[in-house]
Amino acid sequence: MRLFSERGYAATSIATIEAAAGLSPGAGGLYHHFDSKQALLTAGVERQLARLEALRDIRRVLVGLGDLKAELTLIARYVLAELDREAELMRILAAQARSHPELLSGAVDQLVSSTFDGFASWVGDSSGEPDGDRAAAIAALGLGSLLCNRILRDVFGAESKVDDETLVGAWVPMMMSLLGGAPA
Amino acid sequence: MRLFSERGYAATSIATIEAAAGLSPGAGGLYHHFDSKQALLTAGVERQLARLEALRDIRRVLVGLGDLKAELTLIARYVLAELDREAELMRILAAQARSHPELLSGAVDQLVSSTFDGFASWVGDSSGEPDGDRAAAIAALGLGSLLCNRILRDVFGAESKVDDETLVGAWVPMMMSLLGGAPA
Amino acid sequence: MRLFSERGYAATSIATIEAAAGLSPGAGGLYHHFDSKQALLTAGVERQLARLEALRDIRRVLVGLGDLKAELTLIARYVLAELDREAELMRILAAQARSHPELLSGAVDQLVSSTFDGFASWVGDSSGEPDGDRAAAIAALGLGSLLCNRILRDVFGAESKVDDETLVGAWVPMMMSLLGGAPA
Amino acid sequence: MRLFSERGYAATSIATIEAAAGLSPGAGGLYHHFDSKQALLTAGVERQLARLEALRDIRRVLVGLGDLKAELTLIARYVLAELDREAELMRILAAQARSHPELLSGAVDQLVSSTFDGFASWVGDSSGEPDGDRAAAIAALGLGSLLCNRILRDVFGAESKVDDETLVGAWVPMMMSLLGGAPA
DNA sequence: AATGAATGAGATTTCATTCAT
DNA sequence: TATGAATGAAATCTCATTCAT
Repeated sequence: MRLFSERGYAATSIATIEAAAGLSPGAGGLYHHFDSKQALLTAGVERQLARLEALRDIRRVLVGLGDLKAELTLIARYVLAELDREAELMRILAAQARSHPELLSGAVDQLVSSTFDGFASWVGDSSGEPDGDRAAAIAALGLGSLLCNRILRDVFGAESKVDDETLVGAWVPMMMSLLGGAPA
Repeated sequence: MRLFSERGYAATSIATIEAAAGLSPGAGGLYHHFDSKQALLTAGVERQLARLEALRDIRRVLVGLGDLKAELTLIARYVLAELDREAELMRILAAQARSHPELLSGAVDQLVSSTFDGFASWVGDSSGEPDGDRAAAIAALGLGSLLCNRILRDVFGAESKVDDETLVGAWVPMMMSLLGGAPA
Repeated sequence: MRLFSERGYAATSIATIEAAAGLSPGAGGLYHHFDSKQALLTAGVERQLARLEALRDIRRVLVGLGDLKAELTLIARYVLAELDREAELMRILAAQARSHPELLSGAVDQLVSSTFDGFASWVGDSSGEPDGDRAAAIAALGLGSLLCNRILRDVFGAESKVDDETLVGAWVPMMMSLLGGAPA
Repeated sequence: MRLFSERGYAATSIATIEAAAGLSPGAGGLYHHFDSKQALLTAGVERQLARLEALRDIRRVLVGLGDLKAELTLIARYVLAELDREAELMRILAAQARSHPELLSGAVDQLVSSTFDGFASWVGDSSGEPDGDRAAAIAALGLGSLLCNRILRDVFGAESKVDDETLVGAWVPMMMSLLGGAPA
């Protein structure tokens, strides 16, 4: 997964992977463990996803601190930390999702959609907001603003000019206004 | 650029490109126009970037409508529209920026950094905010939340569940609160 | 011819030749002057050979100085000078004679055989030697020892450790003994 | 090495070599054994050179038969025989030494220089000659006259008109006179 | 389970040559 | 006469995959 995320799927040869795994390169030893290069990618993505239950069950972290500000701060830090753990997977999906949709669209869905949905439902509960679309929009903006920071850094290689504390420090009140400033 | 953005750089063969350009595939006719496959990518990215002055000069759009709400709505729509025009470039950069940094890090910088910087300086002016770091954080969150929507859709292939109008409708008050004055 | 002699026939592209001739490379302008790459080589070799009458007519230089020692010194210097003028041709023949015999064996013959034959007949006349085979052997040794010096330098790139004067200084008495020491 | 010496390096394709080696042509099987076409040439030349200790140790053959005439006859036959064994290498060096000096100048040096130097030192010992330059010139003429015979035949494809026995028969007295004592 | 060796397919690139302009 | 553009053929080299050992 590291190699795929660094060089891209097509540009990573089986021989390179074998060498990195301590097998003799080009000898095909990898095929005793995986059926094909695609199967290796699939298995890698699935292993990564399995570890990811955490982020999907974002709601569990969010259970009643009572204090909304504290709760939001916790959420922000937690989301950023989770994204850091999944940087490799993110890079792989960013590079290959469109060229190998049959292998990866499930992973994208599991990773992205369910996280956004979970967050949206929390938004719905935490605000008075009864409008599902608006809750989804708030979730998209809130999670998206954090996610974008990591994507720019880990996928595009553009080092962020804002440090995490400042980012979180601006994000929390932003979310509070999104949640609290219920429209008329 | 279309082929690169759809299949990835490594997975797009010169023969395919030649065929798409009306040359006979595999005959190397492309080499009368570009020195190498890399040179083709570089030239393509540069052409795309040249067209991009627009987004970089984001500040020009932002010159005093007077009404902050109207201004923000305009900004949001404009940013989304620009990102749609640059979807191909974005996909290419997302997939290749880390594996070909020598070719692309300049492009990422020009595209991302300057846009964020321009927006941050507008944020500094529009809000009373004298703290440059905070202005940068607000810009990162604000632009990032819109950008993420497009990245998820165009790079990861995850269709958004929020339509643009709803997104903009939530973004504008969010930015108003970020810009300091709690919304009316 | 310079390019062929430096890089070899196969490794010299028409485009390179065109560029060196002031035509635009790859445009095929050369084909207004020569029918094919082979025809160019043939024409070049023939032009070089035309200039070569001189060496072939080696006997003309050898007409009666009377003094054998002076005559031999003259011969040696003349042969070395001629070989220097034909270094390019020699390199081309050395590299291509075996792979393009149909084009070049005529040239080799004209250059080598006739020179050796001419010298052999002079040897026959100058010495009392009536044995044609022995005269040919003496010619082969005499000319060969000079020729080898130039071949090693110009074809193999092995700089000679013996300067021309010393070489000639040893060659002249050697030839005198070959010519004079008629066997019993 | 046979193919290179017959057709030239550039004109011998990897596919041809593979076919000649019993591999399927064009499949790149050769690259499991050599890193590149150049590496193959280098390895071939080196293997040939390893066998060549013999000719380099020319002095060993020259150890005191006592009878100079017998000794010289032996030398001549030995040199011609060695050159015949190295005809392939000679052709390759003749064709490629100037276009691939980085690969081959070492080989030329090892082959030519050391042989000539070895012979020169024997000449110095055998004649009374104390002048190193003159000994070198005598060696150059003596070895060169034999070498040239083989180069003309094997490199230029010009069949010699003198048979080996006649050649040696003329060479031996020539060397005896060069070595100083006018022949008996 | 691992490897040396092989291979069909295909990648990028070069090139002699042609041709309309 | 010169050139921009094109192309069939072929070159070097890579690679996913297979297989006997």
